[in-house]
Amino acid sequence: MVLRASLEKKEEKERVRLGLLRAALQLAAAHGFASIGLREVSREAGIAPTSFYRHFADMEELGTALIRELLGRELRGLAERAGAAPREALVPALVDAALAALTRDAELMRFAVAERVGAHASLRALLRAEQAELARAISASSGTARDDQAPPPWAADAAAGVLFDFCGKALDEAPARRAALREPAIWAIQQLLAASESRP
Amino acid sequence: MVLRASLEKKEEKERVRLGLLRAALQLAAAHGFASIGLREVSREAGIAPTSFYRHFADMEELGTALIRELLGRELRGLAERAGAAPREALVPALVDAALAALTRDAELMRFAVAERVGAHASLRALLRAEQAELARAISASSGTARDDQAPPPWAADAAAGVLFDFCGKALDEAPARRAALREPAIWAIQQLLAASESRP
DNA sequence: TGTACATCAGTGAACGCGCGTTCACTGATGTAC
DNA sequence: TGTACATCAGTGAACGCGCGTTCACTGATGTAC
Repeated sequence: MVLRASLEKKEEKERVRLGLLRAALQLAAAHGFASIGLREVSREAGIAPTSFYRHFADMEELGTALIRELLGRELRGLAERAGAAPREALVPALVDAALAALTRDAELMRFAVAERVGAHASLRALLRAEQAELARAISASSGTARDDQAPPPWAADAAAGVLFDFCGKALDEAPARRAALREPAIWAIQQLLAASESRP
Repeated sequence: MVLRASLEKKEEKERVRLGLLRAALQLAAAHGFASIGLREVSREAGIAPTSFYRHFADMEELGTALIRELLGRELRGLAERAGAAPREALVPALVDAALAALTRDAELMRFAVAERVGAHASLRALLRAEQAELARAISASSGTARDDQAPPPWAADAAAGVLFDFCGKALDEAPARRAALREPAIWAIQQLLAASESRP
């Protein structure tokens, strides 16, 4: 009984905390993360501004939580779904997984794309690290048989950069028009991951 | 005499206007464009907050002026210097021109890189248009002899995206450490612009 | 089992501050006659 | 040439508002004995 109650209390706190994260994402999608404040976020989440401090010291700490918790999970899911595809369909699977993520959680993806080059240096660094991890996963799934044809180690990171760029563009198009961006993104990423036969 | 005086008056107004633009760039580099206000910019530029309205209706209008005037000139310069290089040295020339721009005017480049995916939809659209124009210039300078080997039309846009990505990363490195990013950027852009021999 | 104490998420009042915007004004410069 | 009027960049005072932060408090839950 004691344990049960303790769990419920922790769960309730977690619920409120998640509400703050989601409220921040929603507002950031509309006005940009740098311009929103803890009062605005607390209001949106339905708690008093002073309660914000029970969960985060400031907005920057909330931002790092967004990356480490919500976005990290999302990107790991991307890499997983792409890696599960047959090797020759890796890139289309990756791009389609990104498209699905854009549809499922546009606010989160907007945040990721924007803050990768946003105002807070600490968030930029964290997001670059997430990009590097995604690149590592792509690289591991796309190895070629012959080492002398393998692209250089930075190819996967460039490919991940193109993927983020694609997400940024797609977010500004109506869902129906995003299909037009799919083919160019697949082509560019494949071009970067392809064995470098043209440069012996 | 009359004409002379009139010119001086216009020049003085232009000088103050440019002061506002530079002040905004400086503050945006530090805290992000979305989070700075007209009072802050006016203070930095040395005028009363109310005088701001003599030049811009609001910060968004100032932002569009930054893109159309300062950034447009910078990107046209990039394309020009890259186009002046021998065709086989186009990409290194382009990347080196971007590196030079980062050094000469880091604040402007930071603004461009950030607002391409920033909070204001109107600024995003303008910057995408600038990117497209840069891509057009790159494409024109990198045409191949045989049409059947030419990369698809979107290749140059992907290349321009990689170039912006490179700028974003380089801005977070000390100038001495930027050289390490040069080679990967050149490789990736060349890979995208190369004739697609590997996919007949 | 009951009792006394500790923990801690959430609260409302209050603070000083910077914000965007308005207004009527100044004073230098340009224009008409 | 001088005179009367128009233009317009820059100004300081004032406004109402939302901000981040502090503080002492409440009340539910957990812990010790």
